[in-house]
Amino acid sequence: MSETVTAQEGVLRELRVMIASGQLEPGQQVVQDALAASLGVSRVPLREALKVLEGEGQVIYHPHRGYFVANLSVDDLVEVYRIRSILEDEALRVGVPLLTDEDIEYLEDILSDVEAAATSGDVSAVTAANRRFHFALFEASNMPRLVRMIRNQWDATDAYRGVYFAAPANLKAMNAEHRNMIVALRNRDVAESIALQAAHRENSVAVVSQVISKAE
Amino acid sequence: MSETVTAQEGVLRELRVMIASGQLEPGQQVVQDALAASLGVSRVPLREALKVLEGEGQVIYHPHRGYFVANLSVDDLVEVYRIRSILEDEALRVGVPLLTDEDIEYLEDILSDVEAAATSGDVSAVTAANRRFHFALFEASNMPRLVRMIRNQWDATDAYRGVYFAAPANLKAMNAEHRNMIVALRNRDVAESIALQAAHRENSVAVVSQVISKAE
DNA sequence: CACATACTGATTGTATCCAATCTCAAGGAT
DNA sequence: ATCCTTGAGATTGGATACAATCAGTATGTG
Repeated sequence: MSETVTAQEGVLRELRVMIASGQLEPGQQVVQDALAASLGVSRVPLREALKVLEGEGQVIYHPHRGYFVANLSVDDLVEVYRIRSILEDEALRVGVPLLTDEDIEYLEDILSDVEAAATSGDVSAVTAANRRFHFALFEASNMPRLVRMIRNQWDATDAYRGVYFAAPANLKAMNAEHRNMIVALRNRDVAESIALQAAHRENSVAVVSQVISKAE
Repeated sequence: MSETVTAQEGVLRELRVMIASGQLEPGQQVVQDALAASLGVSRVPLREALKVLEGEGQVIYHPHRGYFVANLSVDDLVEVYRIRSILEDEALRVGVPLLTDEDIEYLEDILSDVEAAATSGDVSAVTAANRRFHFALFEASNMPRLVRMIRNQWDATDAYRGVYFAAPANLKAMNAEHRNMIVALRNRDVAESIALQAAHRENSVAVVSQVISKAE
């Protein structure tokens, strides 16, 4: 059961999915009346959800003209990933030394989920579990604001990342990286875990930048 | 002339001032009906402005209970400043080598404003000019998203920083720091400028943490 | 033909109204 | 006395209605 306390909360989730899945295409105007109707709500909660997405950089707002799905340039992409780097580095620098053995076990459990999803070829399950893995790790930093900022950076490129996990070769590489990461975490090796996280990020940026430059 | 295109834009500015000035106290509930009336608008644009502030961490939202002005704990404060550090370091690391001579002249002009305001004892003018100085410097990075994130961190502690510039000794110290910063920038000395910025931050965190721990 | 102007439909911005939910106090049961 | 229930008042959540603004087209003018 999805525990939606307010309509706008549910709208927000649906909008995120629509953007990440490309159902709302980058650059496209968000016509509030139509979208609200299709979501079965009025424009009021929709507009509040859009304000949240604006703050995250997922949509751009022009007064009296409306909201438009963000359309990242290559320069934007470079900036997003550079910011992601420094935020993630910090999360690991702080968090890795704080990891308990139970934390690492938990991370391994999630990793099993990732691999199971990969084996069964369920791309969206892989995406979700992969995300759970990394954010569980980031959360070890006990820095909720930092984690939220990292999440925003991930979200910012969601619309362009859809294809990554589709290729079996990528999946295999990712699994290997994750296993190496677990080893580094067991050793509480901050430098190594940062390096591995960076490598992981590089794969992502490569895919996304291809998608973006093709579109430009 | 304040060029306000939409009501919510003006409301947002006013709310920021009210929070930074303590007119809306940390922890206090934001009663929408009363506040909207006092601002001369309906609740709709007010609520959208509050959503923006929520995204910045300036207010906390509880569904069906409303918005409350953020009340930072010492832990929160530590996190905010740690995040500020890594973001500002990055902005300088990227920006300082890109500074043109004209940029530096411009920064010196702003510095004159700061000092003039300090001499005349206009605290709010000092605050504003000081902010202009630092953000003009950050913007040299050409990383608008990064600059926005830094701005959010500054805003997060505005409600607690009010007293800092009141003490003449602090003003003097700040001016000296700024002048040292200009020297470092002329030399395009990244490490030194980062160190000076860190020192500047330390002064701020000291004041704010005093205010917060007194309140706790 | 180029350019400015006025109009029209579409879309956003805001006010108002009512429903849903929460808080808190009073009363009753154990 | 403690805990649970119930209700009233206050406050938020959302739908609707209307005003303000914009984009694009048609019309007029040089």
